[in-house]
Amino acid sequence: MKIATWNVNSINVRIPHLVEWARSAEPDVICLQETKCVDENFPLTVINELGYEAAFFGQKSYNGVAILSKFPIDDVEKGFPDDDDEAPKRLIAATIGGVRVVNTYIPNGTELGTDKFQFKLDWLQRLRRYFEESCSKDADVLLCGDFNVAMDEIDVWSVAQWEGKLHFTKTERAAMHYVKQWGFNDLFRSLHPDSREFSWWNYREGAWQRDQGLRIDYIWTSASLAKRARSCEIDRYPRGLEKPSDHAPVIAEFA
DNA sequence: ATGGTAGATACTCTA
Repeated sequence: MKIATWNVNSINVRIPHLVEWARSAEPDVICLQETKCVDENFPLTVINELGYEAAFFGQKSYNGVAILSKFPIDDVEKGFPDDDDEAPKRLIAATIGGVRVVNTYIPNGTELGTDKFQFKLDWLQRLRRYFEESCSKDADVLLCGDFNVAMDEIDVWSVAQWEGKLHFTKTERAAMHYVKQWGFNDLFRSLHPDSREFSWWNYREGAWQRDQGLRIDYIWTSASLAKRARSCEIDRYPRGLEKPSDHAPVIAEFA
């Protein structure tokens, strides 16, 4: 089974790239973030024609997550259990082939010291609590998505440039590490201990052309699922297309 | 210190 994660930065703008990439990479499951469309406007017909079922949870203009799958999608959960109707739509979970897939678009944080930055840290606390309350550590659990945090020095193009900046502050990294300590394994890093590869490049400053990026998109697995992992790669190809998302997909294969 | 780009919406916000 192949499972992928991709922040598409508007699913309706990115449909041509999504279709082309899905046909060539052939993932069984695709977790999407920043779909930026309400559920009535979700391009379900195109997705179905591509061979996928879909569960989606979107809102106007911002955020929005979806899970596409070639296999049946069961036990869909949208948002945290204690979210109200106003909560940003950043989490969708489902069981596919016995794997509990949790797809997240972790808050950006906007700027250090703002309410939105605090919201990001609080959201990560709630994410850890969510796993404690809803998942068993012995189960096959997969957490993926746009985490908006680079975990280690090898995950940023320049430590000097990023130290203490949004996405790479000690507080964000500690909060993310606390989520990881629930029992997760960073699949790309486990399989590629020394690879400095990125999954996001700013649209500005020629970041893509200079390969000045960050690794902020992840596939994390529980211990039992990690044992079945065969590969985990970042596919840079779609980032080089015309009018790309600023993120590249990450794809993992399991036995 | 500033502004550089992109997307959705409605003349600005979020990233």
